[in-house]
Amino acid sequence: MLTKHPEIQSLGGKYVLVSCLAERLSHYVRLTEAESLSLTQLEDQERSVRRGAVIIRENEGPRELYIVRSGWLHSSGVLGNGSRQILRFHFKGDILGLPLLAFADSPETVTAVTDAVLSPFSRERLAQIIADHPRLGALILGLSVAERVALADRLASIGRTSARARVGSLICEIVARMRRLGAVGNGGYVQLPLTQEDIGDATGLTSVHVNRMMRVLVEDGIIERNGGNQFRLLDEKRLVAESNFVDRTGLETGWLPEAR
Amino acid sequence: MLTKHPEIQSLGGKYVLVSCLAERLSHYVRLTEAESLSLTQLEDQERSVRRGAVIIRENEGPRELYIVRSGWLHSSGVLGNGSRQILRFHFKGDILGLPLLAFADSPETVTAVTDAVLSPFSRERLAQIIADHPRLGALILGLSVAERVALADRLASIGRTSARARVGSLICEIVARMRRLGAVGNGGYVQLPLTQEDIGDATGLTSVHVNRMMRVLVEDGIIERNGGNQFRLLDEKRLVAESNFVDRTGLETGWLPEAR
DNA sequence: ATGACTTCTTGATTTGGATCAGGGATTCGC
DNA sequence: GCGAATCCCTGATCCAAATCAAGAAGTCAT
Repeated sequence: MLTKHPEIQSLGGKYVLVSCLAERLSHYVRLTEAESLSLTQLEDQERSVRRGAVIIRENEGPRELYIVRSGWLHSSGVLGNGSRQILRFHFKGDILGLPLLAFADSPETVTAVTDAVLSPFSRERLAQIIADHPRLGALILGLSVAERVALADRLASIGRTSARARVGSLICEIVARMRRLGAVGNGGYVQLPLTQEDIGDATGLTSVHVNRMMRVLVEDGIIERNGGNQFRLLDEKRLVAESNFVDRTGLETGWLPEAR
Repeated sequence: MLTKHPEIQSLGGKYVLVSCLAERLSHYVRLTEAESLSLTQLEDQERSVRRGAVIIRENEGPRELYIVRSGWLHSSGVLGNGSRQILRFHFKGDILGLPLLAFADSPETVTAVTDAVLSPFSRERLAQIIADHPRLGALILGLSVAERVALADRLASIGRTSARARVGSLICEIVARMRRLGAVGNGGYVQLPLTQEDIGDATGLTSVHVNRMMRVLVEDGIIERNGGNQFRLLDEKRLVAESNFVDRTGLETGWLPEAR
């Protein structure tokens, strides 16, 4: 099965299946072979979804989590008044459906922003990995905590900063995460497949006001837009400063238990 | 050492140290003796702190996490403009300092709202517990995910609802958590040692506006205030509905690995 | 008990962002 | 290649919550 998988790489003379999660984690720690293998098996399935598809639906009890192999997605919640809050964007190597580890019914809807490829897996397989490799369990705990902190950062941004700073910090966050994925093109252009309504739903603003904020950021020479849905962050220092953005794409691993 | 600890209980004929975290987790799963013992040892130290004390300071690299034994605390972040966002209130059985598992420097400040008693422990001891008892690791992952979801709920509340609903949902959350702790007195009175400025910093409002919202909630017969810092939720159904509050104090445990 | 802080409360005014409205540009499905 | 959606953009108006101001009540330290 391994050799038939579409994403095969030659590594150290052996053929291994590439796991997006393993790849991400290996930026932070050196995984053992056994750990790598377990993570790779977690991603032995693959499912393509179309732009706009709903992967996990609020208040339903899905049976699977997913690892993102490619594409953009977001988690959101819909309130009684019909408005939507986008909670988090998800990129390659992110885990979708973590709330399933705490609640039977999903508190969030996960939607594909672009066409995307996902690897579904069951909670039970994750439980097996945690049991077999406690260090991976601790790492996943770290990822979960990092997401908690990212939500806290956005909470502070929405609760206590201006519309301009909210849009600014979202832009900074996207650039920082794209950079870590190596997805910032030559010339610094970054793909941005979001509508202004998406950005508004993520920052607690209306699309009308997002439009105005984008315009002033362009006028002030902080960002540049490029017809197609791409943009370039011209004055990152200034935007980071005025938006109170803190890059937290790293992951502390000094405390982890020994690999088994 | 066990027998000298201030909080000793007779249980099944044996003397055991009471662990607040173990007590909390045992609401969700039946812990094995070995698991209980490990958690109890995690809380073998005790530190009293005064109202207003700062336990963990933003941007510093503390060495310890804490379990709350008693008292109210909160995590907050201070932005460049000097304003403060309270991210989360912490009660008995909560773990303080989880962000340390992902970042060397704390992204948050933890402050005691009331006098409090904490049990400090090191990341390494937590790592040991995860290695020895993967199921406890998975449970702590569940707690971390639950906190992530709670922050997402507040994010949606602040991003997409009115001032009245933001205050309302905070009240609902506090009542739900106090109830789970058995801290709702006879007659339904709940302690609320927060200033209106605290409530504002948690909901993204000014203290002036919090005051007005509290007044209309009282006028509408939804809550009742009682001179001292106590209140009673008279019409919970209505407040839950109008504030889009969802009680997520449960914890899904069906997926956990076997206890070892 | 006394003075110094906090905290609460309420009124008056201002303002940042929402809402309403409409035209233009793209993209998509057939 | 054409019609129909989306999505983007901008002006005019409105409103919810911020800000400013100031007095009352409560709490704390000595």
